Amino acid sequence: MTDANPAGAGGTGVVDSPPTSASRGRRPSTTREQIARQALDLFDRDGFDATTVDRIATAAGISRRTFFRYYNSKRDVVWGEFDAELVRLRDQLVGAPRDEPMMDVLRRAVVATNRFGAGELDELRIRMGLISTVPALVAHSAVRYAEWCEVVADFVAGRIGGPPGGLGPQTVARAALGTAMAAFACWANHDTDDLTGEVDEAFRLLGDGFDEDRLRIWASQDRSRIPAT
Amino acid sequence: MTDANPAGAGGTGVVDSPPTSASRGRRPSTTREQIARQALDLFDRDGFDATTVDRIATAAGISRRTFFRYYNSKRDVVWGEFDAELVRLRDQLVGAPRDEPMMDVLRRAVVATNRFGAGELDELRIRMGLISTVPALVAHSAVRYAEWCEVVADFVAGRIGGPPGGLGPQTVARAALGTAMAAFACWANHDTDDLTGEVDEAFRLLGDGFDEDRLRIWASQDRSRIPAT
DNA sequence: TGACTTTATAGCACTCGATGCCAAAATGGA
DNA sequence: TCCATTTTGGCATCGAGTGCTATAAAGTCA
Repeated sequence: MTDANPAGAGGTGVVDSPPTSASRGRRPSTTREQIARQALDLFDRDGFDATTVDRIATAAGISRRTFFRYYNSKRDVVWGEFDAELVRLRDQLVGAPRDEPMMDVLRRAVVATNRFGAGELDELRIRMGLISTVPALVAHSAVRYAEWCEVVADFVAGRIGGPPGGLGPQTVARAALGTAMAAFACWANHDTDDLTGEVDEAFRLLGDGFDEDRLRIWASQDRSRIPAT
Repeated sequence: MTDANPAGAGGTGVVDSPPTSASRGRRPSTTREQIARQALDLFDRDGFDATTVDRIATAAGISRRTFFRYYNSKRDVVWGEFDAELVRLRDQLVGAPRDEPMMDVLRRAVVATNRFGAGELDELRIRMGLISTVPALVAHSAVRYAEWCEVVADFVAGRIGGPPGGLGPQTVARAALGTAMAAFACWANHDTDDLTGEVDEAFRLLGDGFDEDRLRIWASQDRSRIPAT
């Protein structure tokens, strides 16, 4: 086996930490948010692959090299502040009452960490749309979501015993991830306008072991399309 | 949105079809299998990232350019003849009796498509180990497995009605994928030696909606480690 | 045997993402 | 003003991947 994260093509792994004006030296000339805005605009207009890092940097008024100090890769731009969401998920899971059924806790936690204000939804839809359709981003999502899985696996292991790497925790975690991804993808691609409801129902289906009757009922309710604004 | 697969950096999408001596012109100087053998050897020895395509090509006695006629990317080498397995999965699903419960069909189909001979297991373990640990391959797996998901979603849609892109089919498909991946990863990383059993149990857990008691029982049976040969 | 067709190959140039290295710019403090 | 600190930009370099083209090897047909 080996590998798993070698120096590879010369990488040290630890890159310069993203600029965060410590009121001492030169002040950062921009922010992650500003770069992301420009980048998402270009992605939305020209497509992810057709947008080069050079173009993003130019649009953001920085150099190509500086771009890579704010984001480790072009793909990371689309993910925004995903890491913060992980912390919230973990908090939700560890804060749940011990006597609440495991899958209920999981469902509530995922739903809770995915409540967004009306103002954020448009941008989120662009992000999730990209993540679930552009091959390069679909690929990268597996890496980003790995941490999400770890959080869930830790929680499950805490409930049922045994190591987080065991079959039980891993299966629950990855199946839960798939469930969440499905809900997001369906929402982003306009199956419905209710993200929270979509996630909630998806997890209820999962918790029921994908009961065929329940699935049939849900499928027959053709509530697709976004209500006309 | 846009994009989803533009010409991108000049790509036409359809590349030269991999050489398949049609008893007419010059004969291919090697085979996919030969290249894969060399490559997996190097991956196993030096790590995936540290192994350049140049090195693989040299080891296989071909040019760098020729390598890319046999495999579309360095990552694809690890996946071998995965496409063929998709066909088998689809066959298993469509061939199942209509009155057999959906999740049972799914479980049996996945188990059936993942029976391997003793001779194949060692190489498979290397492949799956790489796929589930090397970041670049973890990433790529999401793309390769997307087709797997489609097959399952089609099957589910056929059972419960509605479009394959709906929440129901998508959720089942992605959760099933996560389940299968968990079983494979656990097996590849030596939790057990019984791949079939691992997959079977993972899908039973899924079909039960991850019943907590059942999970606990499974977790408490510490049958890990490969029995001494 | 010699054209002709077909198929596979090697080599080159090029794009793009990503990283290391270093000098220059900007800012606050002594 | 000099210095430490931090950000920035430019340059070089690597590696994956692709288009293009000339060439090599094989079969076919006259």
